[in-house]
Amino acid sequence: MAKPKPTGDQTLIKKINTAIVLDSVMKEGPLSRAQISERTGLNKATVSSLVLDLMDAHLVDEIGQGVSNGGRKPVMLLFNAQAGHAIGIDLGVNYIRGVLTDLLGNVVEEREWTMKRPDMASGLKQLENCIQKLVELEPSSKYGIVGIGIGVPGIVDDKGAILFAPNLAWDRVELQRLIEERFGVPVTIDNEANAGAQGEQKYGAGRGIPHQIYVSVGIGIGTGIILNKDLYKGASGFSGELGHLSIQYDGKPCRCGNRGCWELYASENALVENAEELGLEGELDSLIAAAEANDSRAIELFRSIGEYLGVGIANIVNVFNPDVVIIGNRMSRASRWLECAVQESVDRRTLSYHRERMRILFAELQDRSAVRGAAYYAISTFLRKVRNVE
Amino acid sequence: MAKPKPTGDQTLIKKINTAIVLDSVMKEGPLSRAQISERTGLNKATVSSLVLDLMDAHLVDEIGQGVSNGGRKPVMLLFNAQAGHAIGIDLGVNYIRGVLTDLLGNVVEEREWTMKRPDMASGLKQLENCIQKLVELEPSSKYGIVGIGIGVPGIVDDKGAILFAPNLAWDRVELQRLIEERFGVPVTIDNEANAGAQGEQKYGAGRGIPHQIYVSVGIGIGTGIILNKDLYKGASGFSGELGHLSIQYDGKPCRCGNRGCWELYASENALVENAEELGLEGELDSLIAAAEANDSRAIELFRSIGEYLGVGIANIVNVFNPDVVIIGNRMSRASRWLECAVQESVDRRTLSYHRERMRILFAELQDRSAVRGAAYYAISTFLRKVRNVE
DNA sequence: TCACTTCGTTTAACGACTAAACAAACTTGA
DNA sequence: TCAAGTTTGTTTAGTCGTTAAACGAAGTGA
Repeated sequence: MAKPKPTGDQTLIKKINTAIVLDSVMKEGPLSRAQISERTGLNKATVSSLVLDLMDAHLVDEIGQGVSNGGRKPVMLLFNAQAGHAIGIDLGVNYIRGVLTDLLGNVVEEREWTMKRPDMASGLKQLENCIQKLVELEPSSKYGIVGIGIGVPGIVDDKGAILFAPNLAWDRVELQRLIEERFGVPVTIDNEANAGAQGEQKYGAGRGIPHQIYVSVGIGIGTGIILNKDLYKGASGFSGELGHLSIQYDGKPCRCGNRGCWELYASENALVENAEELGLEGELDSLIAAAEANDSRAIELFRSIGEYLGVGIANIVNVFNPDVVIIGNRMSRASRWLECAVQESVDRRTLSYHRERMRILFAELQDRSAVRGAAYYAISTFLRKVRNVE
Repeated sequence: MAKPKPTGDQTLIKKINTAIVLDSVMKEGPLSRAQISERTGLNKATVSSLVLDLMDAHLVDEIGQGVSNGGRKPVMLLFNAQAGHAIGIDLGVNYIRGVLTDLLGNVVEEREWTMKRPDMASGLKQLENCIQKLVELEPSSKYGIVGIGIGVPGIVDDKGAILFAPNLAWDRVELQRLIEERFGVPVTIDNEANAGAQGEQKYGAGRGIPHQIYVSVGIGIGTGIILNKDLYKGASGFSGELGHLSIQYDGKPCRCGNRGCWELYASENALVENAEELGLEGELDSLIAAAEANDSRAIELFRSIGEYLGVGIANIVNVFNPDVVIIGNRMSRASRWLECAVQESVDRRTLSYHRERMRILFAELQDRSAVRGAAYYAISTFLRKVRNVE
């Protein structure tokens, strides 16, 4: 690697245009060559040539004739979503959820397992078994399993090793390398919140929205930051520790070293603690049930958590000026009881300029944001490779 | 504009390569064609051809022969920094500072005026006069004044209009349009903190550092966020209102609607207020003088402000995981009295992963960060245009 | 049936890049 | 001083990807 070569050459332009053509077929369903040419601005001849390459790579198929617009019938082209499959895994603290998707991210198979034993050795073994199950479920296809994406509850470095996972007790595991060696396909590891953000950005509430902050409210609070449709990672690859944004400089001490961290006030943990102080059953689902049954203490409790959620979200809004903030993970189940309080709290605390455009949403994919996002990592890695090599 | 045309074509590659060549000449001083070819990986023939175009555009000059490396002497090429000049303006609350720079951003002339009357009509008139002065100072050159950049103390929209400038009382001024019409060159308006961030990124403490947060601590606190070497602007173009990050959710109410905003605790205003409560003279410079004279009350005051500065910076670090945080604007004059307290406070409050790489710096350009950055806006707009059209 | 569309391929040409050859200019050592 | 070897930058020939235009195939509609 004597030469990093950040050069601009000519095959680059073919890559760019191939990507443009593929994208338009993927996003706008069946299209004819003529339509692609018109939409992209590329010449008909160019489109024909690029489509030929894509058909050779089995990424695009002719699916027959379309209806005539007063002339020769067009030949419709469709993205071959079944040319391969991706595996997405959401590695939870006490569960493993997995999906098998096609290349468009549509779920083909879905499974969930409870994590039997939390220690690293058996956890890792179980994870491999789960992935193996999904691999066996794959209908045969041109490319087979194109990759595996895994969302984990902790901090991950740029080599796909888990650096720190407080609730999982898996320290310093080179997860990417291990899984890659075991299955022989590209593996991407990222933190659960980033995966969730990707999931919502591609398949959920944030589709097509450029600036979006995904707030994963579970036991703690994690966040995935999407700017200009791209996941933002900081200098060292671990940004977005918004759960440790301090909302009270002299507040409760947090194990992270800071004081008054947001997640101490607005996470599921905080909810449960407060509930127990009130003598309520300390379980998210039972609290939701209580609220449904009109228990005013439970309702008030959610209000208060919503209020604190809003405090942090207001900070996020002032910092990032995003298009949307998406609240996801377990706590989003209580959206009905949180929504108003969050919105009011944010409204009270943000500059009107920001407020005008910004919207607060709850995750559309519910507890599937992270698995879907994880699968997307695998898909996008594969497509990037196919486009650039072939 | 029926066609947005996000296409990938062939002239694009020439643009890319021209930019590569120009950049290497700009950054690595005098270079021969052969050297450029070697460094960029472009073919010698390609370099020759691109250099010819750049010489036609007067952006690059041959400055004579270099020393031989055992063969024919190379012809050295130099970026023609004097082909044009840029004007940068820092529009303060009670001053106007202006610079005239060459195309490398070197200051050729510098002037400062006090703002005579704060109202909009006379302020605008004075601003125009100041710019006119700088225009007249320009040594004649091929392109003349290539553009004007202005940093303003307020929120600016994407059309260069001042939306809100609490300390200036210039509401809803279409500054860009006005100045463009008056001087007939491209004008860029941005907020003072963004301009300062650019200045430090290009010419100051942040040179070449990808992820950098510039914290402008003056009367209030503003911030400029540079991610991947690019200024980040949010969905509506005004992000970075980190001054209104709440560090105490039930703290003092702020005029922005939020409570406990950072700038209420860590700005020059906060300093002055606290000083007055202590019976000290409420002026930044006199407080610095007092500290120099070993006045323990003043020293303790700076410590306390530094501590609060650190609280906000810790939040920033947890959110963005930047390479550096740069403290700029007026308060950076007191760096000696702030440094330790800030660093300690940040150390106590950030995750060790973040802390490892991150450094806290004070603005190298001191109170010139914003003017220099403003001039850079003009330069970069010009170069972008020249590269893409010619 | 005829005039007119529309689709997708073929053809010819262009523009940008590269490798290789080359001439000019220079160094070095005998 | 001269021959051999280097280095620089241009010239030449060729490649690759794109485009405009022409064209044949396939349809519509009156």
